[in-house]
Amino acid sequence: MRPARFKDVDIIEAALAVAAREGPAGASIAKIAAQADAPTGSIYHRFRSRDVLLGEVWLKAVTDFQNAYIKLLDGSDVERAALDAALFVPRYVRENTAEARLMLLHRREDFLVPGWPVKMLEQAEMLGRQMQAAQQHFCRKLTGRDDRKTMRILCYAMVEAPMGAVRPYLEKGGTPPPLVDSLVEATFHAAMALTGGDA
Amino acid sequence: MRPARFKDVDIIEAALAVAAREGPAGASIAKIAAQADAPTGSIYHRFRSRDVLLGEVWLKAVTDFQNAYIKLLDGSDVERAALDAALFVPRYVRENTAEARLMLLHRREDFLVPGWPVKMLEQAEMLGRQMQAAQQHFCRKLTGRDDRKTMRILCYAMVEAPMGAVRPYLEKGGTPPPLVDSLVEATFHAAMALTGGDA
DNA sequence: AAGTAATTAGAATATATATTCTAAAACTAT
DNA sequence: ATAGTTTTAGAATATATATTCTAATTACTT
Repeated sequence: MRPARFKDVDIIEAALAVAAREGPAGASIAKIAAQADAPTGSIYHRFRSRDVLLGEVWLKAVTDFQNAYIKLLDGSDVERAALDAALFVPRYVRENTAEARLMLLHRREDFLVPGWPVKMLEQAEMLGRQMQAAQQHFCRKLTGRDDRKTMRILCYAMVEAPMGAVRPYLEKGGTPPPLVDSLVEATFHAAMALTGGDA
Repeated sequence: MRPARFKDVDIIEAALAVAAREGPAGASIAKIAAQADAPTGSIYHRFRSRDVLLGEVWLKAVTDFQNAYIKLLDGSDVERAALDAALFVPRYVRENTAEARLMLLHRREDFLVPGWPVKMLEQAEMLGRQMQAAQQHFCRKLTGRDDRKTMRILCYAMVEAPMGAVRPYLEKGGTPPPLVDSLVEATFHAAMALTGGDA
C-alpha cells in the first residue's frame, strides 16, 4: 500500500488557511489544492465534498476552542476562572488567528450547510449542547443562579464582549493589542455587577 | 418612454432582503430576481453586475447607519451624546434588522470586491474617512484627547462592545432584548473609566 | 521480481450561476 | 395613429467551479 503524501490533516490545514484568508465562500477546491500543493483529485480522495471539508475545518476549530474554554471553567477559584475564561478569548485569537477568523468573522451557517452527513450534524449539535451545559453549570457555581437573565449577562461578560473587542483587529488582518485585555476585564466586572439586580 | 416597473430602489431592496437572509455569497441574481418578482434581465438593465448591485446595497446600509450615528454625536450634552450613540446600536438593529445583519454578520470584503467601479470605491473610502474624523473630533470633545489609546477605548465603548452584545441575537434571526441596553450602558461607563489612565 | 492496493495526478465532465442577447411590450411625443 | 425609446422578458450563452474518472505511481508484500 502506497503511503499518503497528503494526509487528512494537511488538507484540513490548507483549507483552514484559505478560508481564514478569503472566507468560506472564497475557499474553492482549486485554491485549497494550490495551498496544499496537491491535485484536486487527492482532496476528493479524502473528503466527500467541499462542504464536508469546510465543515470539518469548522468543527475542528470550534471543538478546539471550546475544549480549552470549558477546561478553564474548572479552576478552583470560581471568580478567577470566570475572568480567565473571558481573557482566554483575546489570547486564543493571538495564538490561533486563522481559527479565530473562521469562527468570529463568519456565520455558523456559512460552514454548516444542509447536506452535511448526519454524523457531522450530530457533532455540531453535541458541541452546542456541551457549551450550553458548561455555561449553565458554571453560572450556577459563580452566581448561585442559572435563570435566563443571569445566563445572558454572564455570556456577554465572558464571550460576547470579548469577541466584540477582538473582532475589529481580526478584520484588519491583525491581532488584538494588550489594551483589549483591560477592556475585557473592565467589561467583565461591570457586567457582573448587573447580576445581583432583580429576580 | 415606457415607465419602469422595477426601480433601482426596488431591486436594491430585494437584494438586501436576500443578502440579509442568506448572506452575500448566497445572494444569487436568480434569488434576487425571484425576491423582486422580476426577470434577471431587468436587474442587469439597472446594474452593471451582481458585484455592483451588492456593493450598492452595502454602501446604502453603511451610509444610512453612519449618518444617523454621526448626527447623534452632535448633541449639546457630550456625555449624553456618547451614551446615546452607544445605545443607538441596539436600537438600529431592532429597527433595521436586515441592514444590521448585512453589516454585522459579514465582512466589508464580502461586498467590496476588487472590480468595483472607481466611483464606488471612492464612496467607500469617503465613508471610512468621515467616520474616523467624526470619532476623533468627538473623542477630543469628550475626553480632551485624541491619542490612539483613548480613541480605541472610546470606539470599544461606543461601537464594538454594543455590536458584540447584539450579534448573537442577529445570528439567531432575532433582535436584542432590553437587557442588552443595560449591558451596553454598563460597559460604556466601565470603559470610559479606563480613559483617565496614563499618558 | 512481480503482484497488489492505495494514492496521486490532472484531464474531462457536470453543474450552478453570472451575463448577454433578441424580441416583444408599454408608454410618450409628434 | 405612429414612430421612437425605454423597459421588460426570458431564452441563450459564457464562465467559474465542483465533481468524477481514468491512467499512472508508489511502496509494500509475497
